[in-house]
Amino acid sequence: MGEMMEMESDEKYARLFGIDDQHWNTVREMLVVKKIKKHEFLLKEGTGCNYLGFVKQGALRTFYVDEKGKDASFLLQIDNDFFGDYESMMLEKPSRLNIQALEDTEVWIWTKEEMEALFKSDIYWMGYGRTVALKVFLDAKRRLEYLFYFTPEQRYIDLLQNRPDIFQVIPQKYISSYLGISAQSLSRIRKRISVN
Amino acid sequence: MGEMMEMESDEKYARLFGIDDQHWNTVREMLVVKKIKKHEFLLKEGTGCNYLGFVKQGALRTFYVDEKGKDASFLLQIDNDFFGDYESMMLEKPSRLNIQALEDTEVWIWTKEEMEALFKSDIYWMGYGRTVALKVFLDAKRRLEYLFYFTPEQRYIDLLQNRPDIFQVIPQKYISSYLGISAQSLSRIRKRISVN
DNA sequence: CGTTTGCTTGAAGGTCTTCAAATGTCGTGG
DNA sequence: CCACGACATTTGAAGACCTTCAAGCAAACG
Repeated sequence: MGEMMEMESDEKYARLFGIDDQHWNTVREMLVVKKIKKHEFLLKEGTGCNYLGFVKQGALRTFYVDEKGKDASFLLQIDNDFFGDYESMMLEKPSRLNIQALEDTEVWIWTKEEMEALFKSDIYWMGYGRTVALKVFLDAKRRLEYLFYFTPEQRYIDLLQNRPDIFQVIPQKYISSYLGISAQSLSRIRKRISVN
Repeated sequence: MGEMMEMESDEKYARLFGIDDQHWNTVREMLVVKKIKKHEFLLKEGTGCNYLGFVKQGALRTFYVDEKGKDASFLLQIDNDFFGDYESMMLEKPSRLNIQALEDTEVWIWTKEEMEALFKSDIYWMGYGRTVALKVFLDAKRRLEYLFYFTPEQRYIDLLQNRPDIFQVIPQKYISSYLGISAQSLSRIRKRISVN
């Protein structure tokens, strides 16, 4: 029974990573488990991000800080979401992002070094390297269309429908920032909607 | 002299494509020149985009049309810009984008078929396949940050400074749409700024 | 030379912002 | 266990900027 569950679990993660079952173990063994406490940082701006991360269980916030010290949530990640700064990793340059735990969180870290070595090793992994790049692009494009076409209110409704789990875990002020509006505006949108 | 100019030209394009000089010719020979007249479409929504495009000379507009028939410019491309729908090409699914010429334009078309065959042929090209995916991602991320952090007015000023060439060629109503605002608002922003 | 197309401007209305204050919620030390 | 302080959310008020609809003007094109 325990083994059965473990199997299912592995299949689930293989699928999330976009890797077939035969190849999953190779990656699984490279992943380093890291447990971080609420408020701790996984990445601070100015440092390089030399890994791809995955949230096993918990909640993270990826944010920028502007000149005036105000921060804006760029992404919110909870269970089964990927995180990191792909640009920093690929171009080997310092990141402008900060990544912080919103609660005690367990993550998997896949270092660039191990990843790159693997991607050179054979044809399957070479193809997988492109798949990762494509996946990262598609995420960015989806977020882009989201900001370009939807009003803040539409974005809120959309998030509510597609990621209700986020509201269970992440404080409203970070969600407002993710939606691109002030905390007060989100409060008013909620009021507006609850009335109708 | 003519040969000299041709050489410089090739180096320029190799650099724009991110290909080294030895490998450039291979790609150059795959590129199909296509001349399209003002108002003609290079892509219509619902069809698949099975190529990566490059604007040799001219101006294009990449846009969505919403349910109400209103269109929003997603991207504007002039000389030396890439175009196409990378998502449609990679996932082999119909595009939701339209691409139209804003003036008589000459483009290079690199079909997916030839590209993929090349990317499988040897290790250099395999690596280049990832570079293309990375480049496409970085463009999307830049646009994303642009929309997320800047106000419409800041976006206008930024575009004015970084791509003044676009204003020479592309009508204001399309630029406003690219900035994510109405044509009237752009007109007012221009007025506001010219006063100060 | 008239018609279309693009740009500007006005008016009215909506949603956002910021600053400020009131209320709610949570965690910790007494 | 409660009270306090810290932090989060809500609400108010004023102002900025955006939107749409509409009208007027200018430039481009057949």
